[in-house]
Amino acid sequence: MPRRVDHDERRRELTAALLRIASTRGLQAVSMREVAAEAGVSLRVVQYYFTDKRTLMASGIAELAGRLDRRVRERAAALGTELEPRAVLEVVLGAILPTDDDSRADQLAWTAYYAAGLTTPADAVDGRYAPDALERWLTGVVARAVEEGRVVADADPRIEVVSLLALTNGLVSSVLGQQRTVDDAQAVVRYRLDRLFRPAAG
Amino acid sequence: MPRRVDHDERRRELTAALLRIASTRGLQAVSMREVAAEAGVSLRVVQYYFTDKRTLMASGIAELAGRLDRRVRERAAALGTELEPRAVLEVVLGAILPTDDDSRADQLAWTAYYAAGLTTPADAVDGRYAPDALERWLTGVVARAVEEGRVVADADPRIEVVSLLALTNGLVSSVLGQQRTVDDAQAVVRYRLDRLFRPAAG
DNA sequence: GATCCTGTGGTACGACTGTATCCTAACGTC
DNA sequence: GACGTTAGGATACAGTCGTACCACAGGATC
Repeated sequence: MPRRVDHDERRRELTAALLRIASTRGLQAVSMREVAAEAGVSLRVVQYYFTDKRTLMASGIAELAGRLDRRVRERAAALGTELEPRAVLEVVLGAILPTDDDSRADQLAWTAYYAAGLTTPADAVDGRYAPDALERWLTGVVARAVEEGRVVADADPRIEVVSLLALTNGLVSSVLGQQRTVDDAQAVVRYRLDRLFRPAAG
Repeated sequence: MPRRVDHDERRRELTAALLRIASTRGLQAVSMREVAAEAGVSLRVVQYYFTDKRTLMASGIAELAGRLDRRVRERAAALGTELEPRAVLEVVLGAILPTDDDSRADQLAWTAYYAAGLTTPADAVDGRYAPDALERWLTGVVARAVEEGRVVADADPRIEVVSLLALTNGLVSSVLGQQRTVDDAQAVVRYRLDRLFRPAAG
């Protein structure tokens, strides 16, 4: 059996199996044996490529952070270099919402990790989905819109962005909990953007 | 030993112990033995008052739902019968934010239960913190404010309330994750209310 | 061709889990 | 005072967990 093996590739497969379990049966159902079974390999293989369970779990959150970040970045890049500030916000916030099965699964796993990290700061969220970087970028976008008079003049760019991100976060929760559809959530985001982006008033 | 015992009282103590564990070490750390140890009783006692683990866990989420609901209701009642719509919103939304250690602990436990329920709908959130009832009530408050001209005329009461609740929910997450202080979160809520409640424009 | 390293199967160990069972001390009821 | 019920102590059992260890087959290297 022992061909020469691409370790990174193998780890990716195992991590994907882990995330599949986490998003369907929860982080609690993730054991080394379950990951092995989901990936169709023996327990020993999981042990071999991730010595610890801690290492395995860490790989899961890292992959997840990468995926979510990639989703936002790709959509942002897809809309060209210079688009209206409003379109930027709509696309970026829309990229956070769980619009298809894949992003829904990732958001479920993400939520599980986040909740676990709240009470077990050990394996807490590291990459953290770079909310600060995102927040700063969008704040710049809104600030520019204010200068150009496309937004109510007395709007505070930072707080507007913070509240938009928190709103989106809250909507993600309710969509995952099936108290709301994605379409409803998107409508709420658009409503907020409509009220923010108009030269006249607040 | 066997005095006649108040079962409800005993169950409350055990449930409190469960929630203490859940809010500090996570739902994963909740076992029958741990609850017994936290409450200072033997395993048998936990078995006696909650036959199942399912029953025990269900008691936790029920107590939690009651506490959160009570918090909102108490604060709402404390501000008299007829206060400004804006004050109602500020108080109610403020009651959701984790402002002291107790409410923070409860929100942590709540988040843990919520996340668990997303992937294990079996013991899902039942009472659900009655978000629909809250949503309807606040929508009525905002609708009244619109009629009285205290709010921008073209505001949609329902979507305004939905977005305020989702925003608050998102802020709770970020406060629990210590990416933001409670004061910051309250400031964001006040900012949003400031912009909603002014006769002039949106 | 001998040797070393890499990848994997199999299995075992101790800790912990939920649950079940047996036993008994103190009470209410008669 | 006898007796059934209540409240709980103690222990056992089967299962699962992370981890450790042994064995070994197949390439790479010399």
